Amino acid sequence: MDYKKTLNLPVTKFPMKASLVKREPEQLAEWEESCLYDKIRTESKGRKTFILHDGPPYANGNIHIGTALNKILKDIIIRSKQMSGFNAVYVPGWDCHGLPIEHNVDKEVGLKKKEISHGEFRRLCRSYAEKYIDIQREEFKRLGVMGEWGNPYLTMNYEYEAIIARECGKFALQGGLFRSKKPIYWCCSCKTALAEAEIEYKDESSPSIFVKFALKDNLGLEIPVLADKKVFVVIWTTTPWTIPANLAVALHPDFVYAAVDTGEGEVFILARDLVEGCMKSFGLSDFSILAEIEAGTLEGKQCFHPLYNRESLIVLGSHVTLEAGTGCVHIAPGHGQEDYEAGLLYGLDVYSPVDDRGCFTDEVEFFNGQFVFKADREIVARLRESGGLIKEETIKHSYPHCWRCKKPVIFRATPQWFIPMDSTGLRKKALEEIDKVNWIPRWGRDRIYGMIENRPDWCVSRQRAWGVPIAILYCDKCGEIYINQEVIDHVYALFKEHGADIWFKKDAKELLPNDAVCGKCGNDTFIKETDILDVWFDSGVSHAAVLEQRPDLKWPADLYLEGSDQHRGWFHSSLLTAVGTRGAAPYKSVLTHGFVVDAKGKKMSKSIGNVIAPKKIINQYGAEILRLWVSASDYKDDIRISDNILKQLSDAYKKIRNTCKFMLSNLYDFDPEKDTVLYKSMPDIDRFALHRLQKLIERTTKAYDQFEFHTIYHALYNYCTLDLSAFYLDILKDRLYTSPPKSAERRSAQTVMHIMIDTVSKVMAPILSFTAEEIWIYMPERKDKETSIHLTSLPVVNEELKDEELAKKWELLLKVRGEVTKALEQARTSKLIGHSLDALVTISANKDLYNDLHPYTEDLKSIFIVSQVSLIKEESLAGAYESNDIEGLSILIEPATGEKCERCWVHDTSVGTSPQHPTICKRCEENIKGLRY
RNA sequence: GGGCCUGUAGCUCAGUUCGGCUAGAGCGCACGCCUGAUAAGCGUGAGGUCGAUGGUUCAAUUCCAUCCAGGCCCA
Repeated sequence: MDYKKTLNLPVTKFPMKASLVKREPEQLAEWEESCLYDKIRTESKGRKTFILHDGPPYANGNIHIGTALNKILKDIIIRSKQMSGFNAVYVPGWDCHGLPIEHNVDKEVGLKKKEISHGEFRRLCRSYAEKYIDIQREEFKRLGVMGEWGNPYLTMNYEYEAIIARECGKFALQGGLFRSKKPIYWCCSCKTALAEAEIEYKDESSPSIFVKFALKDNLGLEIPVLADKKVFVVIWTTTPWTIPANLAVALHPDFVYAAVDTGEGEVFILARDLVEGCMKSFGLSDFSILAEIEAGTLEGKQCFHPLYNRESLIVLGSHVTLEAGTGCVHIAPGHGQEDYEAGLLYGLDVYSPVDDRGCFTDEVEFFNGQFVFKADREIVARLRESGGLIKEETIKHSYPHCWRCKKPVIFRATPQWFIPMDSTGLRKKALEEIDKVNWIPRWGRDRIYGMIENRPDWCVSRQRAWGVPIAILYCDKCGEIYINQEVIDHVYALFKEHGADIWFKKDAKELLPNDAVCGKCGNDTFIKETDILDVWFDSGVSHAAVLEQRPDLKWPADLYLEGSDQHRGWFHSSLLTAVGTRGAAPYKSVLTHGFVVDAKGKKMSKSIGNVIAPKKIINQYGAEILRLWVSASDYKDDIRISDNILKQLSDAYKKIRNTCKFMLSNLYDFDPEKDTVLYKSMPDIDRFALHRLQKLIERTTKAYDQFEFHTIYHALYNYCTLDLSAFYLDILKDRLYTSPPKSAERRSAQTVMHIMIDTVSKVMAPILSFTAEEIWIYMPERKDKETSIHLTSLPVVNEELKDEELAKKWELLLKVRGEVTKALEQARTSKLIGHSLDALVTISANKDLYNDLHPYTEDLKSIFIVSQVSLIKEESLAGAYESNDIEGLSILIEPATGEKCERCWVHDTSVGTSPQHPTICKRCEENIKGLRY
């Protein structure tokens, strides 16, 4: 007869093949249809909130792998907090203003730009942003990220724009906003400011001149040998036109300088290491070094300007190099970034006597009205005439050009708006706040602290079209800002109703109360600022525009989570705007992750061609594998991704899936409400399995708490492979298949598996959200089973299922089992056995070990999955395997006695003894009694 | 060039808090078993001078210095 029909073999429709690429979109549609997100919200009303505040991605282009990493990490956290008893509302956002969009719209519009109004251009930018928000929204949803996709926050929403203006107004109101000159890239042909991103570098021929600045101060006191000598500091520049704006000469604080007698009655000061080369190129061969001078000695000394009757100060600056020139750098604070910074340190004027066409203003003697590049030649001539020029040549070098008209650009100082770091105490307070925040990983604190500590005043103005205007009016006579609460409220109301566009449509008068009078000079006409705000200000006030505005959110947020570049970006601007207006950081914790790099640890870039798009992974493996990748990686460091890594994760996924499938397939006839077996009635191994499960819960609970997801991945995966697949479930097969279906021992195993699958699926739910749900659907029905796993809670440790003493015993058994498998493998290699059930195992143990094993004598064969085990005390066994790891243990493997039972495959001497069932063993004969077959 | 960070088997991660037994796990790989989880399951085995060099020490993967490689942010 066919005894196979008397077995309880696994049955399930849960597919082995995940078909994630096909199934995930279907699952998403089902969640959408059943309004799962709303259900979660409703069910968790009144719970304590956990708010992860989303850092808004830029609404341009498709998402890349780093964005996917970021959003999936957030989703894992949101889901795990939600399942830990919190109400974790997630409102995603987008950063909508800014140059890249403006730039792209510019390109799309092309030559028509001149025909388009400012308002129309802004409208195009808005719709461009909308388009990419829709694209990215779908991409994020496809990753399985759950949130308020129907109601995200956008920095271009009218209300958001109104709040940006209001927050900026708050800074102004408390004296935290001022206007000052700063050099920026300027195109003289387009008469416009340019951003770094709008600059193209091209080779250009420029004059290269060496100029000597006569020292005004006598160095004779410090360096006697120079007393009564004609001493000059020698500089080198490739922009002669900036000489009229020269205010200083910079030396490097760490360089040694030399005073060189030229042999022609003069002394030149230049960097010691460059003396040889320079003097040679000046054609001065008869020189001698008179003295070596520390840069510090010269700091603060005055020189004469080579053209005008004024001084030029010697300053120190670490931007000075020995790569070219003389080691002494000409400083024009109005015409260079580093010059500007050096100037700030020494309190120099940001002198920039050049108009918007690039022509010298009237205050520039000799060259007024001349276009700067054309003036180069005349300036050189003038220098030669005055004796300041040492040498002139022409060099080719890379020079910045305008992306639009391709002409060379200049650095030119224009009025900009700044948020001061020190005059209002912003820096000090921000530094204090940094130490109240929990930075994960810890070094994030040092990173942002250093940045805040050293940063200059925040320049918040941009001369662009697509953004929120600095909604400030200032006196057209004295420049004083006209600001009060009434103005702020008025602008806020206007923006909220019409968007920021209204600012450009109304003139200054309409934006102010009728009786507005300058508080400083009494004048009643005002200028409307049309510069827009730095977009970092936009996103930086999201705490005000989102956390404070939405009733289901809160201020401060529990967590901000972004890549480590955001210490300079969003964490930074959020901190400054919050501290500046509310006196506190807008976040309690800040978590940062690294960047996605390729298999070799190199960054991804289009030019190297090592970019992996999330879309490709989703279409090949499914979003679930991407989510597993995020969880498996230690995000604190850079995260590698490669086909090999994805393949490995895909294999791991299959293993987890199959393990769950196996448990489900053995629960087909299990009704948890009727068939559950009490813990105390369970066999030891079942109770040990439950103990191990509690350990898994302990570990994963702690890991979720500490955002250590890769620990969860490893714990879960190792649990599935080691605890379950290779141990418990493997041993369980015999019991599950051969025992009577309703027998206590089989029900006990099913009870355990039911708890296991329930636990494991919940533990994986925040990470493998699709698969956990799929498992949930296939789990046995019961009265209060939730409709979705995402409505349930993470498992908590049940202390009653823990038994350390029992565990200790079983850990020893496990160790012995490991030795037995080694012995079995040897026997297999020598063709003594094939399957382990072919074996009879004799265990010889020393006294202690024997006493430990003895209580389990009857269980050993099932634990080892062999047919027979005999346990003996301290006898030497000829040809036995001697354990290396366990003292006093030797194991002898022999072929099992008796025939192989056709039904349970165990070898037993009882096979053949029954007349009715001659091919099966006694145990099986008992087990099929009463069964219908 | 500066600030912050990383470098343990082919891969993903443990371990080193205050330095100390043959540095662990899983996967992958190789070989074998099974065919009642089957495009599955089980077992065994081989893989690492813990980025390199120097120093401190009785002893360093662990501490210090330098260097190399890589990342983020500045310049």
